[in-house]
Amino acid sequence: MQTGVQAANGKLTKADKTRARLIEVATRLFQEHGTDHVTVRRIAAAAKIEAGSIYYHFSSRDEILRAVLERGVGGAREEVMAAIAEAGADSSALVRLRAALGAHLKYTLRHHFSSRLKAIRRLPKRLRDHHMQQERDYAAIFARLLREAQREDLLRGGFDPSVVRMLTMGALTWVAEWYDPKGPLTPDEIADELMGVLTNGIVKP
Amino acid sequence: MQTGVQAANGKLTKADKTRARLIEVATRLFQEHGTDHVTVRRIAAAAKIEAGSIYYHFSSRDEILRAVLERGVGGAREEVMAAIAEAGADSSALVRLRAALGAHLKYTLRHHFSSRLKAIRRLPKRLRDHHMQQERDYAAIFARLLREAQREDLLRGGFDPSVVRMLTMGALTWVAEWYDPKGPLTPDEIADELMGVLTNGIVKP
DNA sequence: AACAATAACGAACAACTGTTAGATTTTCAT
DNA sequence: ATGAAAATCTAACAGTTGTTCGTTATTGTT
Repeated sequence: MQTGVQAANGKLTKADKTRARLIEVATRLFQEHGTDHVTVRRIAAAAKIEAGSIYYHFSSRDEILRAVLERGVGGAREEVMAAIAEAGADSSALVRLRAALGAHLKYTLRHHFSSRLKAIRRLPKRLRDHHMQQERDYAAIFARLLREAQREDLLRGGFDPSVVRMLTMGALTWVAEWYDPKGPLTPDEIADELMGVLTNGIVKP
Repeated sequence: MQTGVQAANGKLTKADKTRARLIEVATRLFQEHGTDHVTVRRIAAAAKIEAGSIYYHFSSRDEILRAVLERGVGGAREEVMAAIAEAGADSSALVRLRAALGAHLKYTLRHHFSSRLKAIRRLPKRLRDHHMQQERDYAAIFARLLREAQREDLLRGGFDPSVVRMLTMGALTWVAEWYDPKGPLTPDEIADELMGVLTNGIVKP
């Protein structure tokens, strides 16, 4: 196995490219068929190499899954943080929340990265701990935005912020289960709807 | 294999009891470890019979899964409908919606029946079609409540009801992923929070 | 008590799994 | 062009899976 860190000279080695391709197709296959129904042989076939060759790049099947999860959560986190930053530190916490929701949806829907991969309870224990921590960190972004909205005195009282946060994350996560890329809805429109519910509810005042 | 319809005389045959026991333990195991990580041998062991004996009651492993899904969605549907009926046909559609949310959460959390079992896209195609129809029927209950609320002129405009419905179902479904039965929250309290968000949002007027 | 129907056993199966290791090819600096 | 290093191939392995089937035990009716 090799480390995935590219050679010191700027060049991308052949192994770097193969490794990246493996992660790419594995992500798609995991999402499409569920982590358990994807064998190393299928990943290999999709990446146009033989099954045994995978073990030159990854020490085990679990390592592939770990790499996929790492890149997935990490990538989403980066884009969400970028969107928040772009909204501007001086903007309302609600504007930043809307930006975060949109970025999250755009990333997860674009990268086929969603609930399917997040059924973390069934991961091997070693992976699970690390991934759950990553997941908690990610959720903390949204928790922080809610707290800031509260501090800016934008929120009404009488609700449990942590429960609302988890309900929101659930709604968000589940989108990948019903979203149809060929349908009329854009990720941003879904984010608008969700933000609308959070802002006003759906009931007449 | 046998049909599961109990003998004409009121008696429950031994096979009826075994079959029921198999479905029961399979439901728990599927939920606990994920559908894919549960082998027929584990189900058999949990039901205190041998693996081969399962095929006297079910023609295949998929048939067990089908039975579990059938009873799960069917059971939830029954309890939700009952809760709506109990709320009274003359009550506000919002009151009935609140009752439906509570019943759904109580059932799914009590019966360990949740998203884990609902990763329907990865089901064998034959099962998937039937189960997706059942799922659509179930979602239609909530769609109907929203429509009735609209007819009763309780809802503000400016949102897409079908998107809001799916976001709500997502929040609902995902609860089973984070809910801790030993924690302080009751299913009813979660339903209250969700209903609160739907009603008023979380932002100051 | 005897007998047929019912229910469960238990050993075997073929297919598929992740993984290994030695042989083979490709890559690239010299 | 040559040789070493890097990358891939190929065949095999041990274990697990769903399933089958002939045998055995249990049940309920006469």
